[in-house]
Amino acid sequence: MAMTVNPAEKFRKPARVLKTVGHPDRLAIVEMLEHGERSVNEIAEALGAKQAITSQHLTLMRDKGVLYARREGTKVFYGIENKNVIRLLHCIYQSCDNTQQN
Amino acid sequence: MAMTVNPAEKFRKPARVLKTVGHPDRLAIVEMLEHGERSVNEIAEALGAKQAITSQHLTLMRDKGVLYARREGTKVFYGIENKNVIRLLHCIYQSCDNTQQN
DNA sequence: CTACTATATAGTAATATTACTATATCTAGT
DNA sequence: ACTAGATATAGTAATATTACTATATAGTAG
Repeated sequence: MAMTVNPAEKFRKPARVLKTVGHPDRLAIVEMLEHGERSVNEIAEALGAKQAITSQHLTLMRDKGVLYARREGTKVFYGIENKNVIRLLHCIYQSCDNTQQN
Repeated sequence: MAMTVNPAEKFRKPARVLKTVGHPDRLAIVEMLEHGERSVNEIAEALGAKQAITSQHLTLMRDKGVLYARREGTKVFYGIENKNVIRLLHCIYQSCDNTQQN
């Protein structure tokens, strides 16, 4: 197997995941889904955001492998596909609690 | 003290940190500095990147509170200010190792 | 002051992200 | 087929990010 990997290659995927959740709404969504699935409308309402934007965020995170989607009748429920982002979430909270910069 | 906090407010700072390190070069820099300071030139060389871009990344991360800078003569050494991003780094590595999506 | 090394910044073009409106698609029920 | 509810997508304008070149600034040595 070809092990000739560009050094930068190593950081591409991790960076993409970080960037994906590096948005206030998307971070809020991840936290919201930490303990279970929610429908698009539920998420949008909890977020206080418009349906279209919410759907865009969800689609993006699904494309990046952070979330999964499951259709149930007319509703679509989203959940966390990459469970490790939850650990990430807690890391970043500590990371921020311990600092005073904004 | 005013505890009337916009729900979205909670996610602004964490999201900003994630976004800040959500770039391959910047992630590489964080890893590089995990075990000690480096000068701008050292970092640029190790990265295989141009000096100007490297400096821009470093300045950005310093502004966001991720790194600190320390001048020593003509050189400037950068180090990790927010030690928690190291934990973040390891979280995200596991996060990626355990998934197959790109 | 001059020259040199190291770093930072200005200016800029290409591209990406964001937030929005309007509209399309999908599903279930009548 | 028609309607309504739920979700997705197209199109778009404003803004942000990225990567680049050229130049400026800071520090040191002579």
